Amino acid sequence: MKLLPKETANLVTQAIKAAQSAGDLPEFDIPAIPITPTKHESHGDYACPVAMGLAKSAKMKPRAIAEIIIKHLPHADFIEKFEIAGSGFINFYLSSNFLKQQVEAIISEGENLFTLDIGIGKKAQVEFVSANPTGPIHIGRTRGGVIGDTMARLLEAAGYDVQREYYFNNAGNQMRILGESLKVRYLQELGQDVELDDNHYQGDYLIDYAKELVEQEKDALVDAEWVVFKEFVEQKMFKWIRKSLKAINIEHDNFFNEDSLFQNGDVWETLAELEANGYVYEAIHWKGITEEEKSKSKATELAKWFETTKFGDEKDRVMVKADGVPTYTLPDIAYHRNKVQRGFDVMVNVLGADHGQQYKTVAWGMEALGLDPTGIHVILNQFVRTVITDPKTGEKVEKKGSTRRGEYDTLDDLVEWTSADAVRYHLLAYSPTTHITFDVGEVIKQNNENPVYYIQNAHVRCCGIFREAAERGFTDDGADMSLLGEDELKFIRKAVELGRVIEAAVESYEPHKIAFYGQDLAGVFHPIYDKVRVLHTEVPQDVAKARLRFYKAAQVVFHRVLSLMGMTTPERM
RNA sequence: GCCUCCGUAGCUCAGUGGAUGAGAGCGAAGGACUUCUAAUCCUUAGGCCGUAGGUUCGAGUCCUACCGGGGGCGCCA
Repeated sequence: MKLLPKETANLVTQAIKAAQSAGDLPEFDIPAIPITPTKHESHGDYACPVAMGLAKSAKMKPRAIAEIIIKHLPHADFIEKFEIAGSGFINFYLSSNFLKQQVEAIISEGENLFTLDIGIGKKAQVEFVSANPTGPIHIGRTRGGVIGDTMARLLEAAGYDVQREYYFNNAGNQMRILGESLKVRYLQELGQDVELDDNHYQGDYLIDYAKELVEQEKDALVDAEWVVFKEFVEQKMFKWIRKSLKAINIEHDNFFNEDSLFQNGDVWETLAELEANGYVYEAIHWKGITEEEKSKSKATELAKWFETTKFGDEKDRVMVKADGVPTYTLPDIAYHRNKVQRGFDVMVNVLGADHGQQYKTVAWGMEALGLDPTGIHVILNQFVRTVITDPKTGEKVEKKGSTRRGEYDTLDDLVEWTSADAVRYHLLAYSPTTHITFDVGEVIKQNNENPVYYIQNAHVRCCGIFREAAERGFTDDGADMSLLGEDELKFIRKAVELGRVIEAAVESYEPHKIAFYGQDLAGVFHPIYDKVRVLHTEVPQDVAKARLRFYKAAQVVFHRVLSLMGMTTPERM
């Protein structure tokens, strides 16, 4: 289906070119043509303010330019009329016939409605969640998960071949601590008098795993190294994380093990390349350190530094610690090097706000390696603040780090208390840059106060009509779309915006746009549903057939939108 | 102190440099079910878009400064 704003912009471009070659407009470089949906019906469907922008370079009045443009506008089947308004806007009105034809077009595209061609033949990758496998998935990570998965769905809709990847941080210090923590729990299960220290993971889930281990191995592991426990708990975590994510309809195609970068030597190759390119030096302190900082520093041995100050960083960053173990930055750079080498056209990286500095360092790493980082796009999503409204005072009480008390803090809990759809919707419906306040009380509401069900209910209502029609043996055979009225056209106008929404969401890496579109679309639908009845005695048969066909198209649109959000499409509430 | 994100209705949030009516949901006040299920619809009230300057035909949107809040500034990940 057509992307109407883009098509309209093309018309204007053609008109300007024609006007120039006819000598009606002076020569100038034609800018990108802005086309905006209008806010008021009296301004038509789309508005083009380009004449105002051209006033200077053409040395003419905006309205005069607009006059000339519309004189040269080529004919298009989707435009019924256009006119000049205000200080020089060109307003376009969509053709009713065209809109009516879209009903069939929508139905025939079905589940692929508005699949675009901008990504055809291109590979995209979305890396998201990538939480350390050291505990359950937390609500903050879930936000990244929902954003990432929805982004992947939108990229697919844009035509890309998409891979969803999870960077599994199964190397490094934290995993060792996790293994050690499990060992302590294991020994405790065997009755030994040992305690966790403050650095250890305190979560109860380790007690359960320890019990399992005792059952399986008895006391055979008493003298085993932490690695043995790490391997065991890692497998458990892997399964747990996948299960938690699957509950909200998120499945990764690939789990990339950080471990593998050490095993295949990529980490050291990366370091060697950075060294060869002259970005690494060995020193106790970084080059630009002040005497004051040096006196505070405890470092006494040589480490390897990545000279990020060459890229404008405030200080250099350690790549390899004095003990010979890399910081996590080096494998992270190696990972992205690997990613780029895998040949993706687009790589989206969904990260929490706490990784703001880290991704800069990685980007500099790509530059230092001489790799092209232009395909990499980072979505930095801000934190989620969880609150719960006190029913007595109405005050919002902040919930902080109460994993141990365990209410709503993990993804598993959230899903249990609400629903997968509610979790997905509520974490998607914010711009990634917004610091959201997540009111648990609002999300768990299963009633009409919860906007989650507003969109789904539109789909349900369509299904209800078809159910009833089927019972009565009524079909849309031979439906005549010319019988549709203004109300139905209003909905179709909104429906054909979907393509532009997908395009905008993909281009700006803002998947929340689809959630707001869904709300808008349902907001147009419901009043129409109330007015435009199908199976009523006073509705003539031929009109009823046309309307039934119309609701078929509406169902297709809602199905598509809900699928893009990773939500279910219920047929009954 | 530096970097970064955010200040829009009572609350939670949208808002491509465009039209002298800045939107949605929730909350508040009032109304509509003998109907294809009302998880719906229709009214009403509610705003110096943090503050002050600047850029231009035009600013909630871009720039600067300030104020307020989140996050980051480890030889942790």
